[in-house]
Amino acid sequence: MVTPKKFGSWKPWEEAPEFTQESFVETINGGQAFRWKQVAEFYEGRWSSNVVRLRYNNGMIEYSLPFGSDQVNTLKGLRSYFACDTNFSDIADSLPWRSDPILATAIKNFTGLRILRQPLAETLLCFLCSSTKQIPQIKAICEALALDLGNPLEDGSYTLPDWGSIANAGEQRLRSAKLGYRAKYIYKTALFLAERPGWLEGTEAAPTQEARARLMELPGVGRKIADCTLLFGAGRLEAFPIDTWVGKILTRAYQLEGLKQTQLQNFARIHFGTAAGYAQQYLFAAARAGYIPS
DNA sequence: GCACAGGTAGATT
DNA sequence: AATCTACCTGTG
Repeated sequence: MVTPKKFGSWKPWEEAPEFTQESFVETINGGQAFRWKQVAEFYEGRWSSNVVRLRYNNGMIEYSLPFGSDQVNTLKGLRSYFACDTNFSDIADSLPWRSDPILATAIKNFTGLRILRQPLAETLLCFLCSSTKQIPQIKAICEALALDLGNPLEDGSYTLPDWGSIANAGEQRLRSAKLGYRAKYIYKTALFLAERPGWLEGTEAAPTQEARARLMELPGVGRKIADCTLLFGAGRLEAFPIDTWVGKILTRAYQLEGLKQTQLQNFARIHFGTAAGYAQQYLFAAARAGYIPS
């Protein structure tokens, strides 16, 4: 029995942003998104109703789509997902790397790193799954949610569930997806959203501070998850999530021992500026790879 | 067996 | 207002 071939031939993604091998892998597989998996030499990813295989080949990105998918629409989705209308090279140059050797090291090692522009509703769901979990576990939870409650895709895999499906499923059903205590937060958030049609869309359209305050009304969403949702799911590059990694980088590498979360937030805003969240992603990547101390 | 992990909310100083 | 602690579960 041979597995049926479900994906078409590889084609160059002509409009792809410039990546290095490292920045390409880090962008899709470095903790911004949780639905990419490496298969042989390529990466297979899902968002909304898109399924895409991407591979890095001598400075070019090539793609392969499942049979039956709409190529024009998927390419449009890729442009949005990778925020191709944003010039990250210019933004990186605007960061204070000239006076900040730690940031300079991080940028140098991940040149071309991008902040993804994922669907807000999915980003919120994934980061509600993320608390005190490592990236492989978060991926496993998201996959379990998709298998149990998502909708089928062209290749036989599944989308993440929408919030309505989660509200209908109930908390116990979520618990079976290895969610643990996060199940209650996710279920209560689903109920909150079910009672408020358009609430997420309104949040996405609001100025960042207001959007953050609204997200933090949701059960289980504190400052960190709100900022991840804004940064990776709404293109708000000023959002600066402080997780355990970034907290350690700031306190140790930047010698800010003793500062509270809000003080670290102020430091980040003042030192890194309007694209602080982009700086955060460079620091996060470089710390995990061991290029800078944490 | 036990500490620890991309946090948050509620209780207790 | 600052500092514990419980909350689930997989991994080392």
